[in-house]
This record gives sequence, structure tokens and C-alpha cells, in this order.
Amino acid sequence: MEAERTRPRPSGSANGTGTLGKAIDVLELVAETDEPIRFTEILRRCDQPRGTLHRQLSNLVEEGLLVVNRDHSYSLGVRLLKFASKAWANNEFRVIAEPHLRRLHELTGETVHMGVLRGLEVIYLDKVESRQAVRMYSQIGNASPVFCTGVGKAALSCLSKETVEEMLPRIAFRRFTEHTLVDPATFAKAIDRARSEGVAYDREEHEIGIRCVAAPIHTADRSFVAGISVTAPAYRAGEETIAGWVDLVREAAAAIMDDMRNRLGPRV
Amino acid sequence: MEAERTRPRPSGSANGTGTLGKAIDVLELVAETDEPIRFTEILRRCDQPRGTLHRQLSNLVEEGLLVVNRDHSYSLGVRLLKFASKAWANNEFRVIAEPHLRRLHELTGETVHMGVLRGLEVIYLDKVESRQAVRMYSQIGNASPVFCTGVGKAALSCLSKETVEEMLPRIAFRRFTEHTLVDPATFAKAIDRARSEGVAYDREEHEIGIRCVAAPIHTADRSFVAGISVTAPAYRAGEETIAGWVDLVREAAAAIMDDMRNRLGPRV
DNA sequence: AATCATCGTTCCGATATTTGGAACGTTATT
DNA sequence: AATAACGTTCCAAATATCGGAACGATGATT
Repeated sequence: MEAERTRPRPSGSANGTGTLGKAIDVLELVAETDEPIRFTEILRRCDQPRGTLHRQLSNLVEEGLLVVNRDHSYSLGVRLLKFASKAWANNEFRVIAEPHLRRLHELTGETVHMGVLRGLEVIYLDKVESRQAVRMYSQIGNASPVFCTGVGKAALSCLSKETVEEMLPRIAFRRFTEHTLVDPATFAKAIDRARSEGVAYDREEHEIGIRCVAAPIHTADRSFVAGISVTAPAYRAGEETIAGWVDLVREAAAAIMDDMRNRLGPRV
Repeated sequence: MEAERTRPRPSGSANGTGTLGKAIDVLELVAETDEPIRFTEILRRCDQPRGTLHRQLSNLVEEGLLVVNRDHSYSLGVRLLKFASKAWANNEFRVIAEPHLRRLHELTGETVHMGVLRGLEVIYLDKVESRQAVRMYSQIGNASPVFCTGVGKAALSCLSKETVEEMLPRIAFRRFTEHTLVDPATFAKAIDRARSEGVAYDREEHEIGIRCVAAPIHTADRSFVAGISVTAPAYRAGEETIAGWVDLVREAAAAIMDDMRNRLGPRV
């Protein structure tokens, strides 16, 4: 069970340990709130002494990770953008996958995503779409639940039945649409099926009118577990259409994993 | 000089204070290296004891800000993307400026940027362009020098002559092209001119073949200092063309500052 | 305009974490 | 196989954090 040791803790809040961990927990708390948040409000949500919280916030501001607004509310600092820009540009998996994502987009004409598993969330690493109707950055970096996204289910299908079983009770199955799978057992069955078929689906489970097909990608040692998907509005993605994408997505995933083995060396 | 107190320290490396500051310095060091970097290499660059560095790295990995690769090299973690995604989406100034940037793009047909001053750097907050030839994320979050970018010079023109004077010795004037201003005195004159004219230029100072016109935007208290710009390849941006953009950029900047006053309230 | 309540900041002894040198395994190289 | 370089662990000493309480600022209410 060595691999478990450094696994990121569940995406739930406030279990950071050490000085850094506590500070990042505060940062996360500000991030989760999608608008400027004031001192007292933060104080209420993280149970810490006033003095302590005040110093932590000051340190975060000093580092440029937070900014204080005129009304003493806190927002995320632009320095985070700089870090992320580097994290994105230098991510080896993303660089390797990129041409394959582009090809998949050309073959299907639809939006293609790549998302990596982190704890109980999927974080989108890349996106290829034709029309720039939706804003850039609209998806990259976004964190979505594993249980109602194609990429999330595909990623989980990389893990063993037992590992998934252990995750289930920590997942907060929340109903997003009438099609969302909210029963852990049903969900587990869907993962089993994805594992044997090599593809996972999202039929309007996260958002009404949006469907997708996804396939898993991972390193041999499962230290990197992710998924790629083709997403389209439901009216363009009937069952027959979706079925036609399955092989394309699977092949793209296989090609990416091939490249990963060749360029990064086989892992364990 | 109260305003100086919490100003982000110069973008140079390794002057973080406190436990958090030191950890973020290490993170920055990894970020600056554009490829995976190994323990010993980090050790050489930050003069810290082995044991200390080892623990700091472990903590950063534990928090998901770094990842360790199979060969013990370190890369930035995807958790940074999640933070940045929120920082971008929720940035009030960006949200306010966005429609104006779009309009400016429509009026000129060229790429429009918005960048904010942070220490001695400009960090790009937004970008609007028609063709998606260049990858998304290609610019956002990017940190560029103040002294050879239109946005950087525009931003500096918001500051007093004295403040700029104090910054000069800390700026590492590096020659990017034959047109780069590498003499502090000449550069200071350019800023003075930008201050009186309300626009700054970049005539292939950062990159051969790229020119731009930029205008400053800022809050009354200068806690937010930024610039917007229209950028184009030199063959499409002759002197007459650029001159035609000046008023458009200035007007867009004025409109953004109007909106800022209305929506955020006048600051100081 | 004055009062009161809420909010944010500062202070300092107690506490827990970090620090840093050295010794110990582990992996690559000759 | 021997050697060197690298990464990890350990623990007493140093130091930053912790956290309660007092203080000052802000702004809402009468």
C-alpha cells in the first residue's frame, strides 16, 4: 500500500496538516467561495482563532496568493495565474496528449476534453474546440465531480474494483439532473461496465442537453489517471452518433498511452 | 508610504519570509525551470539544508502544488490549475473589462490583451483574438517584463515619476531585440511620454515582428494597476495604422475605468 | 450626532513546528 | 564489485506559529 501514502487527500475541505497545509486550506476556502469573502466569514467557516487566521491571511497576501479588497474582503491573487500557466504549459501528459486531442476533434467536429483525477474530483487539463464561443479558460482548471462526468467515470475505470469501492462512501452523490446516478451501487456498476468496455458515457447526468463519450488513460503504476472525451449537445449526439465516436475515442486514448510509454518510459 | 507596506516584493527569487514564504519560493523555483527539476538541482539553487528542503518539497507534494515524477524530479501540480481557474473567473477587474476588450477586438480586428502589474512583471489576465491559431492559455497567466511590453509601459505610466524612479534599478534591462530599450534613462523618458499621452507603444521591443499600442487602467488608489493593448504583426501595424488605434485603445481604457468606478465604487 | 455593536488588528507567553547537521539507505556509475 | 552521487530519515536546538485577550476602527441604529 505504498502508493496510498502520498495520494492527495479527498477534495473535502480543511484537512491540511502543518503550517503550509493550513495556509492552503484557507486559500482553498477563499477559492471555493466564488466572490470576495470577508474576514469574519472565513473565520466562521474554518474554526481557528482570530489571531491565527489573521496572520495566515496576511502571509497569503504577502505571497501574492490572495489580495485584500478595499472592504477587507479577500480574493485570489494573480500570482496563481502565473503558477498555473507554467503548470499547464509544462505538463508532460498534456503535451503528449495534445496532438491526439486535436485529431480527435477533427474527426468528430466536436469539443474534446482531457481531465485528470485528483482525489474525488476531475480537473480539466485541456480542451479543443472549434468555435471560441465559450471563453477560453472556461473549462481548463475546472474541477468537476467524478460521478457525473464521462471523464470522471473513465478515470475511475482505471482503478481496481476495491479502490473504487473505498472511494464510494466519500463521494457526495448530488443530483445535478434527472439522469444523474445518485445511487452508489448503480454507479459502481457503471464503472465496472466502463472498465470492461474501455469507454464511459455521460448522458445528460451533469448538465441537461450535454452528452459525452470518454476513454481512460493512465500510467502503468496509476500515479497518473485521467480521461479524454468527446462532448456534444444532445441534439447532435444521438445514440447512433455516440456509438460512432466510441472507437475514435478509444483509439485516441490508446495512441496517447502509446506515446506516454515511448516518451516517458514504461512505468513500473 | 503606507501603500508600500504590502506591495508584492520584486519578482526576483527567494526573498520569502516565514514558513509559507519559503515554501512558495521553492514552488517558484520549480515554476521558473520549464522542465522537471531534481532534488539536488533545487538544493543547489536555493541555499537551504538538505533536510529542510526535503521536508518543504514533501509538504508541497502533500498539498498537490507539486508532483514527484518517477525519477524523483518535481513538476507543478494540477491543483494550481484549479486555483487559477477560480482566480481568473472571479477576478472583478477582468469581468468588468471583458466586454470592452471584445469591442476593442471587433473595432481593430487584432488581438487584444489585458495585463496587470505585479512587482516588476506584467501578468496577462485576459486575451481576445479571432483565430484560435495560438493555443488558449498561451498568454493568460504569462509573466512578461515591464520594460519591453506595451502593457508594462502603460501600467508604469500610472505610477508617479518618483515611484518609477525607485523601480528602475531593480529592473533587469535585458536586450530581447535590436529595438529593446536597455537604457534606464531612455526608458524613463518613454514612461514620461506615456504618462502625458495616455498611451504606450511597443515597436518590436520584445519580439521582432510584433507591435502594439497600450493604454493604462487603474483604480484611484493605484492598488490595481494594469494595461490593455492591441497587438499585431508589424506588416499589418504600420505607423498610420497604429496611430488609428490610439484613440480606440484610450477610449476602451476610459470606458473600463468608468465601469470600475461605477461597479466597485470610487476608491480613495 | 452620539451610542452601540460588529469587525478587524495587535500583542505576547506557551506551544508546536521548523530547522539543520549528520548519519543512513538507495540508486546509478565506473 | 567498488565507488560515488543521490535521496531519506533522525533529533536536539532554534524559531515561527498559536491562541486568548485587549485594543482600535468601522459602520449601523436610535
